[in-house]
Amino acid sequence: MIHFMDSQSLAALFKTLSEPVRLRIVYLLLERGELCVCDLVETLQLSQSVVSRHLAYLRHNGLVSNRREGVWIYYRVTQRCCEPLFDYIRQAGAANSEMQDDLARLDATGGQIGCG
Amino acid sequence: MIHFMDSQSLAALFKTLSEPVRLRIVYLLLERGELCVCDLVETLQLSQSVVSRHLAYLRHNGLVSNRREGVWIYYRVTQRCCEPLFDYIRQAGAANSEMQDDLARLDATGGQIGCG
DNA sequence: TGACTATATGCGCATAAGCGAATATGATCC
DNA sequence: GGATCATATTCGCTTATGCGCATATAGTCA
Repeated sequence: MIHFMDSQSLAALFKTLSEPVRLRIVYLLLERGELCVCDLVETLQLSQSVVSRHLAYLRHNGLVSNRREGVWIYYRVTQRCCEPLFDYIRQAGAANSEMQDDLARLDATGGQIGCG
Repeated sequence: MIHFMDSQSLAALFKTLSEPVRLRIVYLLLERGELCVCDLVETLQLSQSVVSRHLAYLRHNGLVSNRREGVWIYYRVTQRCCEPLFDYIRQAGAANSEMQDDLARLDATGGQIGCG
């Protein structure tokens, strides 16, 4: 558990999770571990610009980190960041048809090298 | 655990918790059970209009409910709403000096009938 | 180096959110 | 009923947020 010195910081964490696209991204990363941007663009069926900006938001707020591998940049959820919240999102996601659809779409098309 | 049919609903829950004043209100209600609006106004040292508006926001999103008792309206956290999140807020609040200050201010002045 | 792919970011716009001040509602008490 | 107290809501304003589009950056491969 991160220690939040003021309510502002804790609120910022919730705000980071308060956007549907960011939530879907976090859920996919929680369930599948590590994904590159183009996997997310294809799975979420959103523009590259939207996905990239939300990833930047998550990154700036410490929820995800990334590593480059050649042309691709892989994102993952930052560990020891806010596990109880992540457990909650996992449970909510399991009962969430939209997030399950995302998972299915990812599994159907994901993992193939070369996204475009 | 509430079942969220889409990521929008889950995001709305986080958005409700993404505002510092609303978080402070929720924390106080979690720790002290039931408070009237004027207790909150005094404790948070904010205008009545701001507090009332945030309470309405929390109420419309199902996180709190209220009951009238004479002139006063008492708010409490809605049970069986999102307990794991509430546990998380309680833990975060215990390490949060601002929220602890709120608790102390409430305990120092609260409970007295007649707020103005 | 140049073409190509993957990703990030700047800009302008539309909408949402939060605030202060004022006003409305609703209960109590005389 | 009229005055008063507690609370809710409306209005106008300012700022924040998210998006599409275009462009920038960075790695790869020929």
